[in-house]
Amino acid sequence: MTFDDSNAIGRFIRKLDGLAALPDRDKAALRALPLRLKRVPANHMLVREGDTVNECSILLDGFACRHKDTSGGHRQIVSFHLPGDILDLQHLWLSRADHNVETLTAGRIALIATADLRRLAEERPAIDRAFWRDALIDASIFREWVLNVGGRDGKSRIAHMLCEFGARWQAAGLGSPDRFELPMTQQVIAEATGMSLVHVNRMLQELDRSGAIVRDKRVVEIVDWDRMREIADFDPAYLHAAA
Amino acid sequence: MTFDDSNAIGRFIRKLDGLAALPDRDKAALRALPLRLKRVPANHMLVREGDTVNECSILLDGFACRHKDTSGGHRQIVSFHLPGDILDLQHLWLSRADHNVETLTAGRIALIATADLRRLAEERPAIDRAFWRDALIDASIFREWVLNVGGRDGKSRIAHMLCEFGARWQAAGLGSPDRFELPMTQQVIAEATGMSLVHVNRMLQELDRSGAIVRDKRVVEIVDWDRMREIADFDPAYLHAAA
DNA sequence: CGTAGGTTTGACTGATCTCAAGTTTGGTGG
DNA sequence: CCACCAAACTTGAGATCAGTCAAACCTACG
Repeated sequence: MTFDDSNAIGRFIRKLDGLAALPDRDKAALRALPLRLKRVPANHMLVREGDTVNECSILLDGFACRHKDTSGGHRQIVSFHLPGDILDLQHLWLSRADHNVETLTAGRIALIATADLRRLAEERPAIDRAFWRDALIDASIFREWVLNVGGRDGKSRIAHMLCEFGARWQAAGLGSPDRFELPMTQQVIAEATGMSLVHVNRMLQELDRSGAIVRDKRVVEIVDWDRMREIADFDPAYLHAAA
Repeated sequence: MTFDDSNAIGRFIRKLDGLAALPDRDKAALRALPLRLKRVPANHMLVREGDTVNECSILLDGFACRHKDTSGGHRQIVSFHLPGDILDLQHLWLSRADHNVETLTAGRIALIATADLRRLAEERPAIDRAFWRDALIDASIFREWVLNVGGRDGKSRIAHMLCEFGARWQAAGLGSPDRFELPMTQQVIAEATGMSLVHVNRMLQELDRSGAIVRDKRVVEIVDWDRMREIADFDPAYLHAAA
């Protein structure tokens, strides 16, 4: 496993710092954590529902999602993740995985023993606070997704997903929220919004035709945020300014 | 505010104890917490989206839910709560409410300052652990709800909701999971499952006719758990044996 | 330049919604 | 104890959003 990891977890630390203003010694302690670095290919399962997990994964590069499946074969994505995100903080205190974690693209992850993270949080209040905030914001996003799939129509659902992605794209330091590349197929969008692939395709075209977005391959440009916010019923408050 | 509160928070402490095996001195510390007790009527808003909240509410008696609304007027319930549940642990670290908390029935709640809870968690590892587990299980339930509203058909959705309610009814010490009274109208079930009232009514009748459940007013008896589990695609693992 | 994966289109189907009208239930005052 | 009222529940019929099936079309890449 050789690649440039001189500052591999920099984005992660920046994110925690944004959540709870870490003192320099806390950042140093994070950098000093023993971690296993891994390159992972696209569409690679990192955690499987039912696994016993004693490490948390941090996404250094690339994109990932978490999903659950019904016995009938419907796959529901419950969250997307961008570089810097902790993929499974829940394993800090719950060792049995209740859902799957999978990469969307090739990337790099860092694995840290939950015992190490717990000790760190115990000793360093700012880190504890950052972990708490991260977990609670995670939950807030799930609530918004329940509303999204339960209460919005197809066009609105997809628009909402795009707005969230743009907002988090920016929060993760990847660039402007107005223009980003979706690291996923339309099938994946369908799995995240609880819609069929065909309908996703048609609703994307409608958003395009309505002038709210312009698509070029998988690059999405939100050309009219006001209209987009209205179509999507998007209010970023649920991201608590830090997701 | 006068009512028998000699052991009002007993159920809450029992729940935390189940999550993290509290030493007696931790239980005593919980009992010693300064708290505001309140009687609340049915359909009473405890927290409104956007509020700044510096207390956490514990549901002592009665039932409650949390919900969000779209600008189009669709109300989506994102969770139900039974006696002993913390209604808004997220306010421990996020003071801005991102959703509403409302009672379903008349009941009693205890309000505890988040500062007090944070101090307690800092000093007492078992309590910290219990809070963490509670928050993480809360999130796990949200994920299952995303799957439920995003990936299951009407009949299955309602069946799943009933299975979860039965399981938590038992976990809360209210009785057998086979027979319970739903403290809500069919309209409320519709808001939780993202369905129309009319369709909820029809799907309940189908569950009844199929022999999985028997209804009498709002009392539901699950007479065939095997069939119900199959219809609902219900696997209680996501409750982490403690919700 | 062939192939596989991804996207787009068309036609048909169906689950679920909406609207609207009953019917039953539970609570309240006489 | 009964009459009444509002809320909750049930039923029917028609409309529609979204799903399924099937085929065609891109486009990246070996």
